[in-house]
Amino acid sequence: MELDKNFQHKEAELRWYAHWNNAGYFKSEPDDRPPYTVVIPPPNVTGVLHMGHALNDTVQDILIRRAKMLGYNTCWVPGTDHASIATEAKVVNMLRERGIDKKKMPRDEFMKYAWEWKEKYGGIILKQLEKLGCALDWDRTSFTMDEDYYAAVIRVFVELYEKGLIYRGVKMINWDPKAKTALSDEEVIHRQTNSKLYYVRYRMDGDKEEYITVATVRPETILGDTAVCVHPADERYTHMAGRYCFVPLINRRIPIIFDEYIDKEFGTGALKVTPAHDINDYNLGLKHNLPVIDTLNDDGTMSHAAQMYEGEDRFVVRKKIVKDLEAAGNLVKEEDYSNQVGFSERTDVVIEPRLSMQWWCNMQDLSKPALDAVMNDEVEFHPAKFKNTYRHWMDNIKDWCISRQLWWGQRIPAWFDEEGGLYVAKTSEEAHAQYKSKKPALSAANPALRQDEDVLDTWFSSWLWPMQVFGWNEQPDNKDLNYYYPTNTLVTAPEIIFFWVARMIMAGYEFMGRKPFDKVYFTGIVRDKQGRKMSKSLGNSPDLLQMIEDSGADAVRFSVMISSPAGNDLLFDESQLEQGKFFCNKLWNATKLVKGWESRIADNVEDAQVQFALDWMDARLAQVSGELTELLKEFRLSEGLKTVYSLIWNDFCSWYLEWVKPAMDAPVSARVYEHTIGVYEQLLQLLHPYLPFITEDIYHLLRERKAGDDLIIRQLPEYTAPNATLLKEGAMLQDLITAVRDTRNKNQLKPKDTIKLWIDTKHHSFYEGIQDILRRQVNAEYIGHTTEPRQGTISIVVDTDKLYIEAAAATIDTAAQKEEMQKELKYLAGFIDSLDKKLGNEKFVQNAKPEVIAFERKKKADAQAKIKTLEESIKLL
RNA sequence: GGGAGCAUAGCUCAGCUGGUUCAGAGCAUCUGCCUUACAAGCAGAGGGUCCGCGGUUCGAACCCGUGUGCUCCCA
Repeated sequence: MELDKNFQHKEAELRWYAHWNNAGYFKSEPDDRPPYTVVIPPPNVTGVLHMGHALNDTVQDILIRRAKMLGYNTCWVPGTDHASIATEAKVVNMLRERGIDKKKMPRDEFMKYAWEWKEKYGGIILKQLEKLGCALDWDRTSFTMDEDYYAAVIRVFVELYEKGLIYRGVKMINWDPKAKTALSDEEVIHRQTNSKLYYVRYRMDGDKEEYITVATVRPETILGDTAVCVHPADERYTHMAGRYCFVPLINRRIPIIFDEYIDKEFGTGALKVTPAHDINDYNLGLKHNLPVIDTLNDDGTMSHAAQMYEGEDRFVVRKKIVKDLEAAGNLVKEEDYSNQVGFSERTDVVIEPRLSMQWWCNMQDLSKPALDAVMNDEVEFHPAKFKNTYRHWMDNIKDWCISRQLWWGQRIPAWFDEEGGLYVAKTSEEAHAQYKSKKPALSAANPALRQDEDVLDTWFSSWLWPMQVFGWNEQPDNKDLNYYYPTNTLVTAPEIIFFWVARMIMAGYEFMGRKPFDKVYFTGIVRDKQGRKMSKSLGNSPDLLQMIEDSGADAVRFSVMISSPAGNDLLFDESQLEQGKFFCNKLWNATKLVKGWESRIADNVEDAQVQFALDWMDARLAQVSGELTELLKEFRLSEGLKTVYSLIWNDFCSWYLEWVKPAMDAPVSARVYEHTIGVYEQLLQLLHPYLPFITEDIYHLLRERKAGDDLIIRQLPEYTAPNATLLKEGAMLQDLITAVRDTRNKNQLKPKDTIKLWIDTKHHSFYEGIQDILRRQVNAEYIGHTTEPRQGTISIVVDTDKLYIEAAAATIDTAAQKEEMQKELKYLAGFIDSLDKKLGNEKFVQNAKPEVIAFERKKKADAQAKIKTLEESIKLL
C-alpha cells in the first residue's frame, strides 16, 4: 500500500472521531471496573471555542484517554451553562434586530425566544469540542436549564431557605446599569483607572461666608450627599462641630459629622457622604442616622431625586456638573488621580454601588467543611499553591448575592401576598397552600400571589454540576451517582476558583455529604506573545477552529500542551504549533519507512548484528514508560509530552530505526520487522492521549486490525524494569557514534568518504555486539581492534577507549587534536581537584549518604582512568 | 493596604525531596549535507554571573533573609 506524502489530518480527524463515537468508546455505564469520572466545566452557551478551552479540554481528554488505557471505566460528561446575563443580552439583541422590544413582551414570550436562541446557537461550542478530539460521553450532555436541572436548583433554594441560609434583604450591591441587574462581588473586576479628583467647596450655614472643601472622583453623586464627615481630631474642622453646610447647586442643608473612619491625609480631610452610592458612606450613614437619597435610575441615568439632570447618563452628568460647579464658583481645583474602578465582568460597564433589595445566601456555615476539605487535602489542589488563595477567600467569605434582575434563568421560587407576606416553595401550588393555612382570611378574599420576578445567579445552578449531571435531584441514591460520584478530577482555570470550584465543594458537602471531586487541576491562563491574556475584547486570540483546519487538531493539542506546566501561564507561540506539525510529519515519515520494509521481509536474513538495537529499544521503552507514569500521576502533563516526544524522535527515529534499517533494497528479517512494528505500536499508545488522531491512524496502518482492535481502548502493558547495563551500553554506543561523526565533521570528511576505525579497548564483548551498527553509523569500511597506536590516523578518546580513525580524504591536524585533548585534560584535572576537596573534607565523609560518597569515589576513578588514556594519546601525537 | 507567584541560553520555558560529568529542551544562530522515511529533514557545533547581595550547609539554580524588577489575586 502506498502512503500519502503527508498525513491528511482533515480526513483522518473526521473518520476517527466518527469511528470512536459509533463504536461507543465514549459511552460509559456503571460496571465492575473502577470509574474515572470528569465533568466538563460547562462552557457558556453563548461562547465559541477559544484557546482557554483548547488547553482546558485537551488536558481533560488526556486524563480520560490515559485512564481508558489503564482499565478504568471512563466517563467525561459534556454540557453547557445557561449564562444568564450573557444569553439574555444576546436574545435582547436578536429581538432588537427583529424590531422587537423586550420591555413590551410578557415573560413567557421572551422565554420562548430565549429557548429558540439556545436551540439554534447553544450547541455550537459542543460541536467544536469534537474537532479537538474530546472523548465525551455525548449521551450524558447536560444543560443547567434542563428541566431536571431546573428542579434541582429550585429545590436547593428552598432547602437553604428553610434552613435559614437564604434570606432577602436590602444591602449595598454591585449594580450593572447595562444589564440592569445586581451582580455578586466576584462578577466585578477592579481595574486601575485614570480619573480626576475634584475639589468642591460647600458653603457653611452661618452669617459669614465660610466654606468646607471636599475631594471626590464622582462629582455627580454630590446630588445625593446627606452629610460631610471629618475626623474628630482634625483641628482644621473642630470649630464646625454641630454646624451645617449646603450641597452646591441644590442647596440641601446637611450636617457636618465627625468620625474616626476618616483619613485626614486624603484630599482635604473632609469627606462628602453619599449613603446611596458608596458602601463606606452607607455604613457611615447607618452609624450617624443619615437619610439615603438614591440619585440614579437602574440604567445609570440620574433619577428624579437628583433634582437636576434627570434622565441624563451619569458620565455625561459628571462632565456637566463640573462645568456647573465651576460656573457657580464651587470648583476649587481638579487634579489627575488614579484609582480602582469596578467593571462588570460581563458587560464591561462601570459598576454602581447601589442599595437594593436582593436575595442572599449566607456562606458562613457552608464554607466550613469546604475549607477543611481543601486544607487537609481531602480535595487535592494541583498545584498546591492555590490552597492559599482558597483559604484567604474562604476565611473572609461574604454573603452571596444570588438574585439577578433578569428572566433567563431559574425564577426565584418565592411568592408574595398583598401585604408583602412571603412564601417560599418548590411550586406555586405549595406556596398557595402555605398562604391559605397562614392567612385564611386574606387568601380567601384575595387568592392570587405574585411570584418574585427575578432569577438566580447562573453560578447558583452550576455549583450543583458534579451531582446533578448524574441525576441527584430525582433520585439521590441512583446507580450513576453511586458509581461516578465523587468525580475524579476537575480541570479548570484559576480565575474561577471562587465562582465555581469553592462553591461546588460547598454544595457537595451540603447536599451530598461528600466532596464533588478528589482532585482539582488548575491550568494556566493562555496569554499571547506579549504576555497579555487572550481575550475577545483584545482580539488577540487566534482562531482556534481555523488553526485546527490548517494544522490539525493534533498539532494544536501539541502546541498548547508542550509548555503548560500545571498552574503556570502559557505563552502561546506559533512556533509551538509548528513543532507540533513537524512532529506529526515525523511520525508519518517513520510510518512510511517501516511500512516500506513490509514487502522486503525475507527468510534467512542474518539479523544477529542488530540484536543490540532491539534489546536496547525495549529497555528504553520500559524506562520511559515508567517515567511517564510518574509524571502523569503528578499532573506533569507537559513534561510527559516532552518525554514521549523525545523518546519517539530521538531514541526511536534517530537511533533505533537507523540502527536496524536494512541497506538499500536489502531484505529485512521478519523478526526485526515484527519487533519494530511492536515497538512503534507501544510508542503510539504512550502518545495517544496527547495526539489521538494521528496515533490511531498510524496504528491501523501498521497492521490489519480486527474490528474492535483500536488504539483508544488498547490496554497499557506492564513493563518490566529496564536492564541498566543495556541502557548504559546504548548511551556508550551513542557517544561513540557522535564522537566519530564529530571528528569526521571537524576534519571536513564528506558523508560519503569512508574511514577505517581501530579501537583500543578492554570491552571486547561489548564491541562485538555493536560493531556492525557502529560501522554503518559512522560510514566505516573497516573496524578493527588494536593495542598499539596507529600511525597517520586521527586519535580520539571516548570514555576510556582509544579510537584511531584513518581517512584518506582527511587532512590531519595533529596540533588541533592535541589542543582539544589538552583542554579536556585541564578540565578533568580541575574536576578531580574539586572531588579531592570534597572527599578530603571530614564533614562531607561524615555527613553525606554512603551512596553519595561511593559515587564521588567512582567519579574520581573514572576521571583518573580517562586522564591516563588521554595522556597516552597525547604522547603519541 | 493584604496575599500569592515569577526572575535560568537571543526567545519561550523545564529542572520533583539540596549531592551524577547538572546547568537542560524547543525555537533561533553557525558549519556541513538534496544520505536508500522525513529539507516540515539529517549530522555536528557554539551560546548561561541560574536577577543582585548576604546567610545556612561538607555541598545551593534549589533552603533562609534582603534588595531590585515584573505578574496575578483580594480589599
